[in-house]
Amino acid sequence: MRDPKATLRDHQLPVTAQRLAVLREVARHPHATADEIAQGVRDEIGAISRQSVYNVLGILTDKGILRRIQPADSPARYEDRVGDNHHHLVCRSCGHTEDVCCAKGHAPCLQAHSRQGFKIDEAEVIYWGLCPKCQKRQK
Amino acid sequence: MRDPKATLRDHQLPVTAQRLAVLREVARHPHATADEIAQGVRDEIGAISRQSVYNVLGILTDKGILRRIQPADSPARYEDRVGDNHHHLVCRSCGHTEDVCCAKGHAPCLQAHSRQGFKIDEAEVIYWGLCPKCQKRQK
DNA sequence: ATTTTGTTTTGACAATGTCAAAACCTTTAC
DNA sequence: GTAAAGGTTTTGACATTGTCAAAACAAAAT
Repeated sequence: MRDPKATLRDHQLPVTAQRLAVLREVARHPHATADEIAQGVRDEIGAISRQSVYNVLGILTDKGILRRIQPADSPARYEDRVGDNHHHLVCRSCGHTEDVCCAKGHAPCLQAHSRQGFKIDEAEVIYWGLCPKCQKRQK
Repeated sequence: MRDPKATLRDHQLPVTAQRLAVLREVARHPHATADEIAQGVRDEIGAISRQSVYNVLGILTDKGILRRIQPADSPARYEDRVGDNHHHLVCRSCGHTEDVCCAKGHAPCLQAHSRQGFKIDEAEVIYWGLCPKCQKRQK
């Protein structure tokens, strides 16, 4: 990710220690949850309120600086890889999440721009399975 | 859906008024939430506890009699169309949910049976957009 | 420096779901 | 049919994730 300070200024957002720390934390740990981000930020700058984490993540998501993903049975997760439409691979056992590119470069799932009268703006794909670690642990 | 009583017996589940009513309610209202199902069941048989609705939906989902879907920003929804791997179309504004068949009969998104070391068992696809009603209301 | 505006914090609250124990109902075996 | 055994339902407390509103505070603009 670019310089966090510049990113905020580009979007007319006042620069605060909390926002910078959240941005850095998400860059360091893509797919982290709000709670994990809060912990990381506290390790870095000492303290942040729970509400501020939600405030910051909310506004950054609204501005398109972050992307929020909400897999089933998991709190929301955040990443700073925005703009492309990559998808996700989620471990059913531990929740570990990885990015996956749309197969073949173009998204076959996105072909449906309009169906059943809906005006579709996004095709969200989540691949569910077991991550390598959890496969080993199960044996 | 088949005869609910037979469905339960087939799965070695004791037949109770609550289970029958929940099954009928899900059949009548696919994609209903636990709360909506509770309301429907109460209209039908008078009363059911919140916990029982969760119990019944949980066990029926475990047995594969129902399928649970959990779109972002929505409580879990349930449907009795199981076994095929159809996907869903969800309205961002009102949450209205419809089934969509995998385009072209075969699921292009499902090709990834293994990626990045994950053992994948499901590709979940949600198309996000605006339903016809909400499109009209926005104009 | 001061004002204005927007941010952060605090504490209460809402929604969805889970846990555990007691009461109850189905099923099974006589 | 009846009774024992086992599973189900209910009740009430609780956990998690997230939101709301107001007061305290900090960043930006003048």
